[in-house]
Amino acid sequence: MNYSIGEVAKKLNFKIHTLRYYDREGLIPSVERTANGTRVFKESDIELLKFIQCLKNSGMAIKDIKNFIEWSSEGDSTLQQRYDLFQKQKIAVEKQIEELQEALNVIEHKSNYYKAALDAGTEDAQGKKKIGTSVLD
Amino acid sequence: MNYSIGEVAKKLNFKIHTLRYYDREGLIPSVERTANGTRVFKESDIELLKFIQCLKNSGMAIKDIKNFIEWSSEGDSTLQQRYDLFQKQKIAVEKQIEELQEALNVIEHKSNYYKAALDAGTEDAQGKKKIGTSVLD
DNA sequence: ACTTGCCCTAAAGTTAACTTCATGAAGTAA
DNA sequence: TTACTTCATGAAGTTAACTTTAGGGCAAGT
Repeated sequence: MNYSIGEVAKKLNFKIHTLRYYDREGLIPSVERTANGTRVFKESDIELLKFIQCLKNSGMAIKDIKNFIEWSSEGDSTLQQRYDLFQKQKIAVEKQIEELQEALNVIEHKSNYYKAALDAGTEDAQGKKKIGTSVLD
Repeated sequence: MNYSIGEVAKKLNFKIHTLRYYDREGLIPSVERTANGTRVFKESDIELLKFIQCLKNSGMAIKDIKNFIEWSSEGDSTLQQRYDLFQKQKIAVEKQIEELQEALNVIEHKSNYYKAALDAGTEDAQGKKKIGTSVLD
């Protein structure tokens, strides 16, 4: 089954512009063209785009994704690079998750604090000791 | 205890420029100045900066942090805004963590795949069915 | 006096990842 | 045929969050 750029955009919730941008940047070299230049996306291109979406969610930069795509087309000689890339990204993501967990604790605390303040009608009931320190309670 | 901008930068691992930028953007209005304009950071400013660092880690935008700081100085009339901000951020962070977890699974799979390929000396031993599909294995 | 090392500002520059703009061609529906 | 939709390109514009540049002040050490 083949798809037009518009169909892919709708299906994967990308903007058409973004898909063309990714194409320009070399992220989807497998996408083919009709005689008059219209892009034709195959099922495997959809899968690739889902994977790209996942890597983007992990915070991987476009240029790293591009490198990976290039390495993939170069065969076994780039296995080490590809391994290193994903090892590095794995560690980066683990660190990110840790930081987000910490931040989440603080944010939940603040959220609860303001919920209680709202119920009380004022912040002054929340164990606030001095005027002007509320930012950090 | 008071600190100069350089001391704060070293202590919290910010660049001096970034601290001045945050000041310009209204994130640390409580920082005072000496007669000739040099910034003087108090202990409470350090704590505020740590909190800002945490919010930044959570992906909160500078302008949202600035809003929060402003609201904090306006008293009980902005309790709802502050509550909404942290509720919204809480949900955003939870979503981020979820996406990162998903991405982490995929990335770990890739990392293991390439580890095995490296050990085998070639990608072709990894159950790869057809040439050219390696990107998605 | 002079050099070093801290501090200051305003403004311009950078980077990533889009996004918009100006323009035009091909295909379809009435 | 005219109108509409979808496709295309290259190039310029946008946004956030810094970062760098260019200028200069003050205080301590030699």
